[in-house]
Amino acid sequence: MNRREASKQETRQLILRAARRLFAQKGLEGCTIRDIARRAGVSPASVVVHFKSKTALLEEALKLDIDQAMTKLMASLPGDSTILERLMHLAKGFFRLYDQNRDLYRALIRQTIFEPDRATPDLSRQSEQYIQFLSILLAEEKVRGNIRAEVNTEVAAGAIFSLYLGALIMLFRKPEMTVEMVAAALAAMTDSYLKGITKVGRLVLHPKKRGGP
Amino acid sequence: MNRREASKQETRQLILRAARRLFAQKGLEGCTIRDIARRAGVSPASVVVHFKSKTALLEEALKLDIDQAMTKLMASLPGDSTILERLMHLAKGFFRLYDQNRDLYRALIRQTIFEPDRATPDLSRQSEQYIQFLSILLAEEKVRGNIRAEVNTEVAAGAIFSLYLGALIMLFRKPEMTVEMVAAALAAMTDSYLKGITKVGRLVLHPKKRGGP
DNA sequence: TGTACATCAGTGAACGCGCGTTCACTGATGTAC
DNA sequence: TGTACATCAGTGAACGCGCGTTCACTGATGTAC
Repeated sequence: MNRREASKQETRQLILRAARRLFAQKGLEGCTIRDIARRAGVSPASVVVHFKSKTALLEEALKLDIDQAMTKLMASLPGDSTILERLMHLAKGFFRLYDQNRDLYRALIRQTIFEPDRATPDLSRQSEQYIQFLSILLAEEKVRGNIRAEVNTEVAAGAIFSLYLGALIMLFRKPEMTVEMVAAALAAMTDSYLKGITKVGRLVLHPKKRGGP
Repeated sequence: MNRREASKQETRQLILRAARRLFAQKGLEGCTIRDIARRAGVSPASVVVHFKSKTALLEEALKLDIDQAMTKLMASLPGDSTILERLMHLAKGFFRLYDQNRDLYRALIRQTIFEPDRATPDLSRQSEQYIQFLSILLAEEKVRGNIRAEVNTEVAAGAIFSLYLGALIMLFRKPEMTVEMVAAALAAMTDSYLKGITKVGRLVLHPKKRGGP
């Protein structure tokens, strides 16, 4: 890396740090690009050069926290527990993260969730990564015999992620709801997903009293 | 209703009609409050008096279409079909509506979905109404014996609505996805929800060859 | 019924704000020779 | 190694835009008596 390139990155970091602090303190609407520039000690034009918009800056500023949280949650997944418990471990972790500053994360997700992938490559990547992780987790459970063989784990991962999104929307929509309440609602939905709700079209199991291998 | 009140409503309708036309033609970003006022033949200040913001105006303008679509879809629900088919009938109907002008409905939903209920009373009411309808539909299926007795139909309705939202986000996020493709993805998720994915914790059915009553 | 006053929908112009964009520029850094 | 030029990150000021808000006002409509 050049000296020129290095100082460019340094400026970028100055702006990012200022943005993280100001966003956290005053919220997205509460501070302007000019505020952030002043705090970072650079010119407003420079901020726009590094991050094409305020939204892009927000995305970049929060990306790190999300990545860290995801890594940590995946690593701390309880090994000896039910599928539901493991799914809730992940979901609750994210709820707690977002609960630290609901307004800020609400703004982030609102700005990005409906955009085409290319507009928000980082957030998209993170979602894809999470769904992919869910899919692998389900595939493992299938191997263990906890999930039926004919289940498409990618479809199931998408469904479970949708339920999570539904609960997340609830968290943002209803200020009076705590993380625990939303988690409980999600647990109920996820549990009913795992078990299914219909009577017909299911395998009938024949538990046999045989000695294990 | 007063003469004064009547003329007030008339002005309101003039603005609404102008807004519907301009929004449809040029999109949310493509026209300004001043454009709409000009088209309606009123002053810009008047628009703000009637609708507190551009977003509120958009919500009001699209509410009618959504209401009509919902009523129509509920009325045309196929009676002799599976749960999945009926759910897809509803979901597809909404997808088609939104597909008529994705940008506009994307803007609407983005602005409203994360807001507290009180900020978007109409959209909230419509969502609640839809979920309520799903819940009733499921309760009927339970009576018919297609859904297990211990299932909480409200939780299930919330879950099915979440799956629908997940598919809707897909529709808005990926411009290349057609209504049919999104519907297919949703059908796969909903089907797996109805059946469940795990092996354990399910009732074992004992079909008996007896004459019915 | 008529009169005098109050109410209030709507007007039109102006304001301040934050946004992204533009532009001529400075000066440090990189590079070709 | 040195020199001369090119590159480019960053500057600071200005611009145009749409937004919501404000304000003094007009004139039709409603109401108290």
